[in-house]
Amino acid sequence: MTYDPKYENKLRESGLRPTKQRIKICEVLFNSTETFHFTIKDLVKIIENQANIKVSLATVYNTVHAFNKKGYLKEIPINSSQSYYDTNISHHHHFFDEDENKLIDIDQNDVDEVMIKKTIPGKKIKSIEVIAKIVTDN
Amino acid sequence: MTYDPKYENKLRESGLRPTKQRIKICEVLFNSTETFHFTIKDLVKIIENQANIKVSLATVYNTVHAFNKKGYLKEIPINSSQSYYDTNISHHHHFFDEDENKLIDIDQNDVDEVMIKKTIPGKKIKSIEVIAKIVTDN
DNA sequence: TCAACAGATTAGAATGATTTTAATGTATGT
DNA sequence: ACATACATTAAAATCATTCTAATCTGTTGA
Ligand SMILES: [Mn+2]
Ligand SMILES: [Mn+2]
Ligand SMILES: [Zn+2]
Ligand SMILES: [Zn+2]
Repeated sequence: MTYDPKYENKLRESGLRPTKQRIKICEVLFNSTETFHFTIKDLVKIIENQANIKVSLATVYNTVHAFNKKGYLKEIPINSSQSYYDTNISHHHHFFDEDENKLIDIDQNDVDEVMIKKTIPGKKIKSIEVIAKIVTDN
Repeated sequence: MTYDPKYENKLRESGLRPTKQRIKICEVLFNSTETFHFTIKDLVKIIENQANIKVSLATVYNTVHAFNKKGYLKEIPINSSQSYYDTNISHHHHFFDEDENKLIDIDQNDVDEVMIKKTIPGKKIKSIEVIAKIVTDN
């Protein structure tokens, strides 16, 4: 079976074989010119709405985790009962709207680069995330 | 019944009556000169080790949530199966050691103040958190 | 002082996201 | 086409957190 090589590559590089379920997930995640933020529940809902095929929760979790590990998706650190993921893997930061429970991108240019003077012996920095919580102003 | 007024005040200001369970929680959280990071499970374990009294999980959750809401504790945003809290409520940031699953304080002086140029109409910034994930360097 | 009651405690049940299981199905190299 | 490693799935398990509802206690005002 042969699939859109763009998706097949992403899957193989993530250590996964291309299957129709995974290709469907790729179509939802990587088709659009717009990036977006989502939870697993969001993603399942989108797939259900578009799809002629059914994808089990387990497969959605497995695939998202593999993409996150490979770096094709980013998990955004918020305290929430669910994990939030981002299809925008460029270096950028976030507002988290606590009224709407929604992430909003902050372009890298809109935040001065975060410089941390402290270091921990034997450890290296893997990522730096800035989360600014926002609420209705009144 | 009368209790250490330091703890009684914190409790009343958080909208809670002083009870022996809650005072015990206060002793663990606020007695030490050192601040620390903890999960609910950590806190329950510390209480069990020190205490002559038993405190139910429900009471621990309720009390921690009230202190967090009032600002006597801070919840630290990490993606983890459990919530992390901080008894250090001064403005500061964190390393998260992914090998040890441990938070490490970064003094405010060790990070340039984060300035965000972007604004969202009708919304105000409630907090800004910087999380730097660290891993063993080799 | 003390009864009345609002609020607190608790064990255990419920919830809900995530992970695991194990039976069945499929992609891939030969 | 075959063998095999990997994938899919429904359902169960896990586990942090929240809820419930029965019982208890701090507080207050008569
Ligand atoms: Mn995860
Ligand atoms: Mn919480
Ligand atoms: Zn984003
Ligand atoms: Zn801290």
